[in-house]
Amino acid sequence: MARKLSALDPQRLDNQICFAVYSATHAFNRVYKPLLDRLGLTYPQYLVMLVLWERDDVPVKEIGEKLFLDSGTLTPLLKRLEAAHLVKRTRSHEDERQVLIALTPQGHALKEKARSVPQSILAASDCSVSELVAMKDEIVALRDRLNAVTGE
Amino acid sequence: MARKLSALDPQRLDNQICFAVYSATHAFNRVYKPLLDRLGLTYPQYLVMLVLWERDDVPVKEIGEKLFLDSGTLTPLLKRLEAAHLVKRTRSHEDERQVLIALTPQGHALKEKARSVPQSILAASDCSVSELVAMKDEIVALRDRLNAVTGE
DNA sequence: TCACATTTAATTGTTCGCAATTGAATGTGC
DNA sequence: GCACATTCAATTGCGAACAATTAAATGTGA
Repeated sequence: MARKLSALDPQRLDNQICFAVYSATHAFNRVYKPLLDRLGLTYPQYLVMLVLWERDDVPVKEIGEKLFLDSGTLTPLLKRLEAAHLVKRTRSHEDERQVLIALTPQGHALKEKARSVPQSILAASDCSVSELVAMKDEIVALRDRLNAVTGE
Repeated sequence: MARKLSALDPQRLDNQICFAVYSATHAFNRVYKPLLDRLGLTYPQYLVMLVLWERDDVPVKEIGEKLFLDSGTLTPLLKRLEAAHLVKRTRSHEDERQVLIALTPQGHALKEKARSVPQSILAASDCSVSELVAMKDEIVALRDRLNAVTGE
């Protein structure tokens, strides 16, 4: 009875989906850490590289929209990637307000070295691909509903 | 065809469950922000308060185990909660290594003001309770499998 | 008892993440 | 063409998050 009540108490930590998501993010980070250390990347830097591996020469704004991050986060991060010789930052000629991010040859080459990362994560998840895809789709749908409330 | 290939590419951002979880965490934070601002709490501080509202006079270690956080994160956070007069930090008499965290009367009182937070989140999720519970359980199970790999 | 390991918080240094502001470039309405 | 608003990146300041180290208290084995 007491157990049943607490299982329904919305103010209990264990009942909060947000904490589940929050703590899962940290758990993922701990799994990614040793894999990304070998590439010399942090997880947010890895996300930026994923964006650039899909499409190169992208304005900061567009990276921000894809990753839901702003310039306050991206500007110093991109400067660190530039210092690591993985990207180049140049002002756009058409619109001088924009800074375009392009991969260096080293940045391109890193994609090959990063190819094994997703399967290592899959292995650590100890879960079938189809289950993960289903979960991912549910989480993305939830995220998008939350973003709709706060206006993006 | 090309579309189908990219939908299976494990190196694509959109196919990564980790990014889904990562971006959902930020989406949740943006929804929580205005609600917690009224309480004078950040989200991690709110999590610590949830722990203390369930059980008071808890060592830092135990808070860390419940939230998967270490002293490097918790020590300064708890000092800020103490500065806000929500908790008190005292060395344990039985074991001088431990610091016990106890709620102040203001800390206790804040629980009432925080009571409406979960239902606001539920509303923003635009999702039934049972769906959210099912998702939460799946995410927790995934998190625990990931934590098992890295040794907690 | 005494050397040694373990436990617990605290500290230091680096990197995110975001709010708020700034400044330059661009777009607009008249 | 010119005042005005908007857009974009950069900056500043604060609060996580974590690795690595430190220091004190406690536990353990000989």
